[in-house]
Amino acid sequence: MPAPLETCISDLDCSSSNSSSDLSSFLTDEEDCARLQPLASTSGLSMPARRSAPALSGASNVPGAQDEEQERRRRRGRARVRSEALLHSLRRSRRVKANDRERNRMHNLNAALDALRSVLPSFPDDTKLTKIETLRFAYNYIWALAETLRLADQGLPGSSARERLLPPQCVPCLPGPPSPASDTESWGSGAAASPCATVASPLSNPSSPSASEDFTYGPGDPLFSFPGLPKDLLHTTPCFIPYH
DNA sequence: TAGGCCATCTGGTCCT
DNA sequence: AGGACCAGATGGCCTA
Repeated sequence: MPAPLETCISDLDCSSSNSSSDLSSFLTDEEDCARLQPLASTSGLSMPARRSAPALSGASNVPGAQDEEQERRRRRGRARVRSEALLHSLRRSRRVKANDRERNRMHNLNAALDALRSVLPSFPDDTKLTKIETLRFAYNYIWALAETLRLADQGLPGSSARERLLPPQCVPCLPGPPSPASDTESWGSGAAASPCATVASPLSNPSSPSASEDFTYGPGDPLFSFPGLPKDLLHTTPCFIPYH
């Protein structure tokens, strides 16, 4: 497995006598500076004006020595520009891949939500439930089904109402009545989380839920038109989870 | 036009 | 190290 690009680049940088991020110190020609300018601006590196070639003095006065030094600096500068560009493109490609995975992950999540919607009772106006509505409705629906089973078990001694109402694979592991008091932040104010006479409507109007509107539910409410639910349950069903 | 919902991008953190 | 997960930011679309 090849060494990570960052390592290669840092090794490359070590060959330079200048460890600062002032890239222009490596550059002596207009072309390199022009190429680097946009790169430096996106990578947060400082990119001051191009440094002019050093003045002739001392040992550099030896014929040809100054030219060699200039050439060395020019090569270092170009190598650094290439390495920075490479690093930039590597980060970019990783980001693009991560974005792709994230998009895919969210698509899967949405597909799961669609699957959940498909098994929930639909409303007459066919309003598509929002994400949060779907989750809350599912929570309530499961609770209502569990309550149905409980009542049915009570009313049908000697037989399993569960088996009559649901195929075995549909019998859920139910958490009990909806009282997510430990999570009032995400579920609402918690005011209706305990057994109560007045409950907040979760889905009386799925397209425009009211955050604070309380109501006393009744059999006529579309929320309670769960297929298969006995009518008498409508009069005994306790709190539904409120919107917050 | 404001507000709600959503998709997408992004950087950080956690996990394998 | 790389992927999964998460939350914040942003912009587009729709509706009241």
